This record gives sequence, C-alpha cells and structure tokens, in this order.
Amino acid sequence: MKDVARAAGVSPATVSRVLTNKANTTAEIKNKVLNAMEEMKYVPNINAQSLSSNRSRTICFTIARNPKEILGNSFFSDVLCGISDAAKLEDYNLQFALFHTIEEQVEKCVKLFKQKQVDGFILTSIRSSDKDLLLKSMQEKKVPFVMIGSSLTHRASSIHNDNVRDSYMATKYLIDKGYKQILLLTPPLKQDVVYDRIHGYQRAIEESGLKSTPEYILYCNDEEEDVIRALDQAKMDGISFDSVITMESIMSLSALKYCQSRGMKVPEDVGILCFNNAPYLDKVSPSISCVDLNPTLLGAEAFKLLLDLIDQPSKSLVNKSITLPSRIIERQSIVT
Amino acid sequence: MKDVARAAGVSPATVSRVLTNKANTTAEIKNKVLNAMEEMKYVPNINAQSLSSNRSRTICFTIARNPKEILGNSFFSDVLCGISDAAKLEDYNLQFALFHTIEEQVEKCVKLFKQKQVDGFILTSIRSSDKDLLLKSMQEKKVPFVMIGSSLTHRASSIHNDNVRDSYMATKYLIDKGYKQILLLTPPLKQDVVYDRIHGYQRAIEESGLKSTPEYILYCNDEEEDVIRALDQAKMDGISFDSVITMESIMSLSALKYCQSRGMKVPEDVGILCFNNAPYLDKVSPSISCVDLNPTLLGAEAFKLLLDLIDQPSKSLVNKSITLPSRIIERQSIVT
DNA sequence: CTGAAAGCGCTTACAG
DNA sequence: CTGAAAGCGCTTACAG
Repeated sequence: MKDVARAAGVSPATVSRVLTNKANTTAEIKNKVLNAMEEMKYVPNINAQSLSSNRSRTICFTIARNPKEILGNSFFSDVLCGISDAAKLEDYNLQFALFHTIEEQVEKCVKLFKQKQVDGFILTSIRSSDKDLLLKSMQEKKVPFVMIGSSLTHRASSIHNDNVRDSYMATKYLIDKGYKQILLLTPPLKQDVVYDRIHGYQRAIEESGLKSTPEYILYCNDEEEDVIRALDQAKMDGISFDSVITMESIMSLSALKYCQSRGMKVPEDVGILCFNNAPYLDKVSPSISCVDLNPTLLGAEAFKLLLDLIDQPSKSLVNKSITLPSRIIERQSIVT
Repeated sequence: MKDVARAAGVSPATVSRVLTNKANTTAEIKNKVLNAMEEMKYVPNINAQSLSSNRSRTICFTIARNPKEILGNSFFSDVLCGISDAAKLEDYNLQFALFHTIEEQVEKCVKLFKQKQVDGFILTSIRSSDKDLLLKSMQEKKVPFVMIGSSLTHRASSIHNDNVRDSYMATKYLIDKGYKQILLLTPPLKQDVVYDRIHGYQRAIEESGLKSTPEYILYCNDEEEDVIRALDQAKMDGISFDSVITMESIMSLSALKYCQSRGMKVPEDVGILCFNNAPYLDKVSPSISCVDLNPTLLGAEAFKLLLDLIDQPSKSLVNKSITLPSRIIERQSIVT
C-alpha cells in the first residue's frame, strides 16, 4: 500500500480512501491511485482490512447433523449455489461448516464470530429440538444469522417456503386429479417442516370432504427397506391407498419400487408426488412429479437478508421473515 | 489478550506463546494463562493472528464450471464432507468457491491467496483444456494447491483414483460375468478421466480376446433424451450390445429406462454398471451396480496433502501424487 | 524462560 | 479533500 501511495504521489490514507470508496476524493487523484494499483498489481491484505474495520466480508453456511446425507440432497446443493452466486456479487466470501452435534455448532459459530472470522451465518437443516438452544445462543451473543426454514416458537430472520400452503396445494392437486386415498410418507423428524406439511395435508383432505384418518400418515426413514416396510405394514393394517406424497424426494423412488413390485400401476393405480426436485426424478420410469421449492432463490435471498442484518444490526430486531413461492412440476407419476 | 495477560500476571507475549504453543513455557505459567483465558472466555482475533503470522488457517475448495450440475453430484458432496471433517481435526476453516469460467477461477484463486485470506486450494472438476492455464497460473504465483484428479501433461500434487485400472477392472468384471458386447457411455468431455477410462476399457476388451470396436464408445450428455438418442442411434447403426457402462451415475438411470421401454430385461438381456455411487442407485428397480470411488476418503486425503504443501512449501516441488483404491458394489443390474 | 518493542497492513478520527 | 498519527490485536526476533 505504501508503495502504491508513493507511486501515486499521495499518502497511504488516501489510497485507503479510494479503496474503501468512502470519503470523497478528487476524480483526478482517484484515477492516479487506481492506475498505480493496477500497475503494481496491488492486492490489499484482507486480514489487515478486517482487523482495522472489524469486518471480514465472509459469511458462513452451516449444515447441522448428518451432513453427508443432507449435502447429498440436491436441495442443499442448490441452496449453496444460490448463496455462492449472491455472495460473489457483493464480493463476499463464503465459508462452509458441517456439524455433527448441535453443541459443536453452537460453540463453533459463536467462536467464528468472536474471532471476527465470519460476519454472519446462514443456518439450515436445524431440528426443532435443536432450535431452542441454537437460536437462543446466537441471539444472546448477538451473532447475525438467517435461518432457512421457519419456527413457530422463535423469533428470528428467516427465509422459507410456506410449508403448510405447499402441502395443502400438493394434496389439493392430487384430489383434483381424482385421487381419494392419499398416503403421506414422512421421515420421523421433529422438524417444523414436517409438522407444517402434515397440517397442510390434513387441511386439504378435510376441506375436500374426504375423511382424514391419522393412519394415512406414515413415519419412516428414507432408506428403501424402511419405506417398503412402512407401506407393507399399511397394507396389512387394511389401509388402502391410491396415491402417495413423500416428503423427501429420495423416498419417492422406494415408493415407486414398492408399487412396481406389488403389481400396482403408477400413475393409474397409485399416484406419486414428492417434495423437492432432484436430478433423478425425471430419469426413472414413470418420471416422478414434485413440488419444486426453488432452492437457488432461497439461497440467494438468504444471503441478501443476512447482509442487511450485518449492515444494520439495529434492524435485526425486526426479524424479517420472507416466504418464497413454490410450484408443482408435473411428470408421469400423476394422471393427467 | 492484554486483559488475560494482566489477569495471569504475565506479559502479552507470554500469552501469545502459550496460545501458539511454540516456545517452551513453564507448566505453571502455562496453566495460569490457560485458566485466565478460560475464565474470561477469551477468543483470539483471527485477523490479527493472520496478519502477524501470515497464515489464515483457511483453505478453499473450488468447483469449476457448471457448479450446479457438479455440486448436485453426490460424488462432490462426499468429497466436501471428507475435506470438512479432515479440516476440522486440524482446526482449519473451509472456504468454498464456485466458478463459472476458468478465467474467473484463476483470477479469484490468485487473489484470495495474495490477500492472505486462504492458505491453499483444493481444485476439482477441471477440464483438460483448462488445466494448462489454471495449473500454470497457480504454480507461477506459488499458490499451494492440490488437484482432485490427475494430469498427464502437468506436474502437480494430486489425489485421484487410477481411472485406467478402475475402468479395466469394471470391464473385466462384466466380461467375467459373461457379457461380451459392452457399450461405454461417456459424456463428451475433454477430461483426462474420460480418456483414461476409455483406455482401461479398451485394454480389458482386447485382453479378453473380444474385438474392440470404437463404435461401442458412445458420447452423449447426461440428459435423458441424449442418452436415449445415443442408444437408439447405436441400435440403428446395427450395434448390438448386452451391457452398458456409464461414466456418470445419473446416466445409468436413463440407460435403464431405455432398456425397460424397449423390452430388454436388465440384467439378463442387458447388464448395467456405472461409475460413482449415488443414493438413488439402490432405490430403482433393478438396483444399479457401480464402481465406488470412495470420495470421502479422497477429500480427506486431499486436505492432508494440501496441509503438507502449506507447511513445507519446499516439498511442493515433489508433487506427490496419491492413488486411492476403489471397489465394485454389486447390485441387481448385473447377473450374478 | 520471559518481557519490551517493533511490526504485520490496513482504517479512521483528528487537524488543517 | 488530504496527511500524520494512532490504533486494530496479534507474533516474534532481540535482549536479558
């Protein structure tokens, strides 16, 4: 920097000023400095900048619990792409952290912030049971963060889909197609998204004058054998169904496999619909319809919201919450 | 830090020494300092540390070109998990950058390093045509990096599978199962991995006394319609086949769909095998066999190698290259 | 083994 | 609008 200052015939302070683009500077001087920087291929030391300004221009995207599973889910990959592209536009760097326990996450996030290594966080895949601890800790320490997903019990800035509405819409869509006995297949996770979707599903069922029976909600893990077992069990319990909604896209493959192995035709005998788009859904036969949540946009909006929080901490009290639209992608697994 | 020093009754320098764990310190003093840090919940400012020590303890994982496609591939998700866990053990932070063009990547990587924001890079998904520019630029600027994948024409530290051997093994495996007309389905990418696998495939064919015809190597994109079209074209060209190896796991789904729609039974009429494991492969019917490349280990090893490079730059001339084992996961798409 | 001091490369009130 | 100076919070030769 000193060298640039000398080359441009000004003081280091002035170089800093054109760099930060803050105080007004004569166009002439500004150009001289800019040229000098160009010629010398000057690159400012970020650490020095961060130390002085107390800002790192780095945010961190975190995934909690079972990172491997979650990351393999293309939903999160897309979110990550959205964040990355949005961050690039603002010249922010993106850090990435996977956690295996909630305690680890709390500790590390607070530490990263105190260390001034990271200005804020985008939190995702938080279990309901973890939210309490995590959100409270972050808020106490005044760590800026945005959550992907929502919470009934906690006030926090968040970006999310309207899970109740989406699930209502999905269920309604099946009903409109003539399906009457709709199974809801869900992982046994205590997450708000699960509760919300169950709620939306029930609302649609009831509104349509169909009978809402809790037995039609099946809890099972997303491994194939779990899905098959759950469906077999339902059958044995005398539960007949003409369609299935799965909460994870990967579960829909197992549902399809089940139907095919049991001689049920998809979509005529059984319709299949899942949440979240994924690259394999249109490559199986029949291809599987889904509710697309627009994860890339979700990521981009999460970044923008976080930036607002970082820039204007006072506003963080407002806890802005943004709901994004989603849509149904129609494929062969539902009758037309 | 000053406060800690005061509380412990020592100088800041001493605090720094116990922090960096370098110079010898009396156990007694060390404990006093440690206790003081604990009590005050002292967290060192990373930026100051980095500024002084010229080390950021941050590495960056980069994905070049079509990040969305690539990231959705569970291979890279697994690599990322491997890197993340390995980095955590060494208390390193992980930064993440997606690039849309090679020029962008070169510029940004060099900049991040010069800014002292990042100590080194893990490079992946580099096209052969980009390698020249990228590797040369990084080496010229003395930016430490490790490449996932290998290169014939460039000397660089890398972690990779032996693609020739893996492909040879996969082809041999099919031949041993009795398949005689093996189609190789590959994306039209100018990447070493593609060349190597073609080579291994040809070697196995020739060695087994089967005739090696270039028409059995089909180039097509991984979209469903591309795969179907390629297979239809082959058929029209009078190429009959009893098995298919696909280079991308997602392509195997389309190959399966093709066979099923044309009344060919898998695995009896046509066997299917793909490279890279993926969560959906065991959930389709029949489930699809694959060559598992052990991506998590790949990521972990990449990190370790990079760390060596950063710690001992002199050794970077050695360009260590590590080859990891892979294995075939047997599923239903191949006869037993 | 430890302390005082200089230095890392920036930013930003404070004067002018 | 600009410069001189202090300061950000560490590390690390240099003495002792």
